[in-house]
Amino acid sequence: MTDTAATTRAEQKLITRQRLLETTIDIIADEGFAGVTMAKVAERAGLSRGICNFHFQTKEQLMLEAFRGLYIEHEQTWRKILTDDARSAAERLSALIETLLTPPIADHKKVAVWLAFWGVTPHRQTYLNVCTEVDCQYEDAITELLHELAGGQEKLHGLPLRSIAVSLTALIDGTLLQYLIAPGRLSPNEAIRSCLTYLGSFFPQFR
Amino acid sequence: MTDTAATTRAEQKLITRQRLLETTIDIIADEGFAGVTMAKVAERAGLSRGICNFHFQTKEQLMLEAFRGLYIEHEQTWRKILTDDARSAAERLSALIETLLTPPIADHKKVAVWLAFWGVTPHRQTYLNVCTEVDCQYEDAITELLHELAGGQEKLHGLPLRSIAVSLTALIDGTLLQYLIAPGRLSPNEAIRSCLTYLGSFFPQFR
DNA sequence: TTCTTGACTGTACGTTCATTCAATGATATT
DNA sequence: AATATCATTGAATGAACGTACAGTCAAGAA
Repeated sequence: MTDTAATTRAEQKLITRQRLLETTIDIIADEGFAGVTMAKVAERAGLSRGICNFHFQTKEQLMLEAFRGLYIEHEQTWRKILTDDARSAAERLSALIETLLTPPIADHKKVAVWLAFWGVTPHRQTYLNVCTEVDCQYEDAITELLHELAGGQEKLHGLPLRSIAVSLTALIDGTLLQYLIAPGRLSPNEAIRSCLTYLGSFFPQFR
Repeated sequence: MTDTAATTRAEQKLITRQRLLETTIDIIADEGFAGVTMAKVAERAGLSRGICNFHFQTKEQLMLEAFRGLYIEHEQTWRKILTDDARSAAERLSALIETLLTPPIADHKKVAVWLAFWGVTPHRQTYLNVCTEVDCQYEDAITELLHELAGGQEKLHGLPLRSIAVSLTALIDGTLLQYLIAPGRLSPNEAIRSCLTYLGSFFPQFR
């Protein structure tokens, strides 16, 4: 089962491992968190039953790694946008909002996977740790942009810039949640406009 | 086991049924969605193993009824606030936001239960139906208030009032989500102020 | 008081699932 | 070419769970 001419065993192992993680996400997307079975992951990956326990000691480990992978992928997305030197701070924020609220990021299946994990997060400290780790950096990055926009002000409308950043995150994540549990009642364009209006109440640049 | 002097069998049955539903919610709050077991619900309710299948044909039924109960309880909360004739439209909206974003509504366990159900919703049409049923009325009620505030305008900042209502819901629900997955990084007071600022960008009454 | 109904009990069954482990065969090393 | 290493296999194991059902006992009717 050689993919191409040259794949060493170590490489092949990593490939298999990665494949199992992706398959796990696929199953969550299709059938939800409870649909994940070690055997099902292996079968859908085209491998044998025991393979999951070989690469990941426990199911818990497999799920956790899959969750972490999701965050890492997401981190690459926002980091790319927020550090784009060709754009102004305001442009970067707008681009971020637009990207996060339209496909392929705001895809039904993808958001369903996030939601499935979030639903479990309050009861597993390990999951919460993953969230905290990445989200803090995310908020740092946004807060820094807000600083550039605020022109020296530490607070706006009595709110610290960091709180505005968290609230913006809440609005974006909440919108994705609405996409799922209230499908079709808010279009991406409207959602984006709404977010920008929110920012506009703090920063005139967005009016 | 007579609660008071007079409980007929029919009443007792309803009490037991209700007790099972509440116990189900308690277990979700403590251990998450996956922690729910028919036997565990019965035991924690102080009843025997088979009782859940007696009152609810399947586990699915039990969970669905528990979810519906959650929405009904929630509906009573917002309806009480939104139809308070003693207050103006703006005051009602403020009161709603304040109520939803502070304890006892914005309680860690309660929100965790909502999130647990939402996490499953995209994969179960029956759950989604429950959401849609109540949420539409919720949005209707808020949209109507916004109409009163808008003074005849159908759109503000290019957004239909209904979309503003959905976005406000997104902001509130997203904030609750942040309470869980980013604990302590946004205080209730800041969250409320943030929501009011958002409304202020559409309606000067809130500035 | 006697009979009947039905809420509730608790055992038993069949299924599903995570995990283990001895066997296998491909790859790397000598 | 022979051997050692190691990723992978797939059957086996045991635990956990939902559901079914025959039995129990007290409440209400006659």
